[in-house]
Amino acid sequence: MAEPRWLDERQQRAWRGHLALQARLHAQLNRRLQADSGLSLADFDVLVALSESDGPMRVQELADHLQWEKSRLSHQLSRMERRALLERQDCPDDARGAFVVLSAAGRRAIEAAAPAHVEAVQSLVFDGLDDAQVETWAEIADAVLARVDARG
Amino acid sequence: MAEPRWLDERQQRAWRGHLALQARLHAQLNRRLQADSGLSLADFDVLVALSESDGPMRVQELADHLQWEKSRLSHQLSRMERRALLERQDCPDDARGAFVVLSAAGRRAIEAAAPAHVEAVQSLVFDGLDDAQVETWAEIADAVLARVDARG
DNA sequence: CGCACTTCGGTGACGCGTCAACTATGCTGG
DNA sequence: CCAGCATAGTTGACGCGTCACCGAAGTGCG
Repeated sequence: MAEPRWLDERQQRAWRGHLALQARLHAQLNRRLQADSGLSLADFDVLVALSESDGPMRVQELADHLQWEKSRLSHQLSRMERRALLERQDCPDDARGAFVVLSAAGRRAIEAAAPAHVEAVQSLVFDGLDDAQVETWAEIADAVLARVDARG
Repeated sequence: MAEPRWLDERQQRAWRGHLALQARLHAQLNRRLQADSGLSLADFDVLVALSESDGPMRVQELADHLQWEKSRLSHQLSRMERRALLERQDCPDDARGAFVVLSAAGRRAIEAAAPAHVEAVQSLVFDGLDDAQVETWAEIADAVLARVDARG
């Protein structure tokens, strides 16, 4: 490759915008969630997945659902177990495996946190966009994700 | 707030798409950049800012330009200084202050890394999008950023 | 001058995320 | 049976990012 394909002006606006959006929105939502309910966004994702499945989940199953690497999930589960948001249980069928279950505190935490978090997403993100933009945004995400996953 | 404003289906597609995109694209670009040139995306951002300014920059100036918190930047600079990508220098005018300068190795690193990184962004992101989508993406980012910054 | 206040930048602790390596268990073919 | 390999999950090290806090130096007002 002699000369790289530099980004044109429009692409730069989109790309820098995406980077800034990603960084600041994540930080802001995390800060709010933390302040409102003592949960991080990572905690939230795990708790949502567990509460949707209702009942014990295998670690691998959870990792597949969240599309997380297993070591990432393992670290996260350890931190959450330490705070009693969930429990790990032995798996009778496969002695290598482990089940993860929501604790009562974990269920309370996610139910308490969800409404304010959803409201934060609405007010920070969607209240500023019209339907067509939201639709296009979803298409953009699908298109880029297809390329990222194809070259993953 | 009695009943939270849950996300409708379109919003969920966009939001989950954004979250997935953000996570996987960041991971993938970081992995490639690391493999190709031994730099992280954070290193890259700092090096780009420094090489654009050409000449020493005050830490606060760099933080403002990158829109990073000063402690984040300070940690990053320490890691990069350890690897000799840059140097910190005393500031004669203000004894509290510090200048940051690119080292020769830092300049070589950014010049070597940039073409492949730009090509990765093009091929993973923009090759899958048409002009209208890119334009809308930039508008979305601006609109959401305005709200995030207003409530930051 | 002297005392409060701010600003500059750094530090330590801790959570998040990846990588490489490891343990323990299950599985499969000879 | 058992040797070899695959799978489930964990661990430790390290970089990234935030928070709370600190010390040093500038600033402004009595």
